[in-house]
Amino acid sequence: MKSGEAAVKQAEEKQSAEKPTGRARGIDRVIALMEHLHDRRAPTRIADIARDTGTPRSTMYELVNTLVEARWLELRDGDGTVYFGPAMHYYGSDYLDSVDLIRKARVEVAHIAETVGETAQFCTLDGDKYLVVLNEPGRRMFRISSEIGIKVPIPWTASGRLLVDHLDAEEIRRFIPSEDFTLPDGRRIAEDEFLEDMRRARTQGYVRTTALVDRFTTCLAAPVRDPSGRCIATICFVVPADTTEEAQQVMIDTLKASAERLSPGR
Amino acid sequence: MKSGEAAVKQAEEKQSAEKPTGRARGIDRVIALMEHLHDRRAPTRIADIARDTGTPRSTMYELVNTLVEARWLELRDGDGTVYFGPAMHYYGSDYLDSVDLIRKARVEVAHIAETVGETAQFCTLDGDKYLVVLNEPGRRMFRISSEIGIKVPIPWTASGRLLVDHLDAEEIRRFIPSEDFTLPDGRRIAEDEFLEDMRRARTQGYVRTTALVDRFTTCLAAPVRDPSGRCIATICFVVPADTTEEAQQVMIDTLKASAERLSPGR
DNA sequence: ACCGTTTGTCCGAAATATCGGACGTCGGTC
DNA sequence: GACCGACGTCCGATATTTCGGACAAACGGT
Repeated sequence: MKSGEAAVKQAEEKQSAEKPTGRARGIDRVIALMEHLHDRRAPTRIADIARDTGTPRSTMYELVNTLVEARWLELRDGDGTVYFGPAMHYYGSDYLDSVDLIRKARVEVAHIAETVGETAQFCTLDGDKYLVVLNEPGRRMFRISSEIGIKVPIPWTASGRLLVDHLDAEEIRRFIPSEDFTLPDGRRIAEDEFLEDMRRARTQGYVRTTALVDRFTTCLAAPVRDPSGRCIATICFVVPADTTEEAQQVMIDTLKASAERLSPGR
Repeated sequence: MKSGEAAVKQAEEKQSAEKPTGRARGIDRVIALMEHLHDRRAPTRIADIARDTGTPRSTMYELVNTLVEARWLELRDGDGTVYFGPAMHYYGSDYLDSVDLIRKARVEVAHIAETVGETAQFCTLDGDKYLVVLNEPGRRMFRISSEIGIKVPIPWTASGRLLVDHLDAEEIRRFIPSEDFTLPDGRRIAEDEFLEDMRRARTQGYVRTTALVDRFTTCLAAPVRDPSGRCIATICFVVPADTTEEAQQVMIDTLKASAERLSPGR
């Protein structure tokens, strides 16, 4: 019951929506299993995975055994929990190396995180959500948890203001779900305020947001644009809100230079 | 027919060894598919994957569609090739973050690659093979191809001489397959030469090899040891063989310091 | 224009993988 | 020491997924 309620409901919805019958293919069970682990972001007991994904216990044990053998999963700790295994890392690395822009972004992100010493990220859109693709922690050792692969509402982020800047007011309204303008603490971002942020960002060539999802954090982001000028990704810093203005200006210049280098055909 | 011969044979062996019957579970087909993509390290046409893994064409199409939908795979280019998709990266990142030593090693490898400007790696054993876990390309832009997740015979590497240094001569002979002492160019490494390398490495606290698998490359490696003194991983540089001795000494000191920081309980 | 090859989809049959439930163990609690 | 819940394994039945082959479309070389 520790993380149950919502997940169970979700699983049941999934089951009724996608599977009128109780029986499913192993591969679909495995996909649900991996997605569940990614959402939980923690080693999880097999029985819990089975319950939360709506998979029969005996089936889940069978599948987990197969996946552990393939190194897709690993048994952890000795208590009966499982989590992702090394094979996922290998396949993920292959993916990163196979995408030209990401491969270049890795170099930039690593470089600016090291030289500036702050957490740097490379972000894109995934559907109507914002997504961190690369994250390099910087020298500060706090906030270890990577948000890689976690989808976030566009208005919650600095980068989001750049990633949709090819849309007009009406398109924005249709593209971004209305509820995404509500921050985790319940505050709501006014749409015209968001549009104004976008306008300023376009002229300035960067975005700064402070205390948006987190009261003590400032985000600085610069756009990576394709030859047509459309923002296809962003590169950004995540820094404490009390960072001096001079330091932030240096970071902004750094970001702009990196973003320019990453923009294809320029 | 372009990459067929050996792969077909391999697939048939696999089929006869693991599957007396023609029919297999979807999940096993998927595992074979992913392994095949990892071995090829390139976007591959569906029909080729089917042939080389011994999977019926219709089955492979069905599975690929499912996996593309889950973002495990991606259709590439517009020609009918597929390769790993973003989900693999997310799951791989979760794995890296979940393993304490690897998470720390990422910081070290990124740091020394950036400051020294040469390719740095973090390596371990996987069974009786050597394995690159982390690879940070350094400033030189040559040799982009990452070897992450590729298994290599232990004697071909500098790190290998550290990773087995808890074994005596007899144990080495039993642990490392005899054919692994033959280099890719056909030369053979004498066993006592290998043992002498190990001995020297243990006293010096690092290994240097030159022109081992590649005539123009030098590898420098330092051991990460557990509290009992056993080498559980290595951190290393891959540099041009004509790098000056002074520069190499700096790198060796850098590696030793990093390896020390990574060694648990010290 | 012709023909051989490759691609992707569709279908029915049957081999079998999934499922539910039972069973033995283990550890903690009262 | 008896009870309870969770863990992991095993087994037989059947609903279903895999498989082979057929087919149309696209391609490309001659």
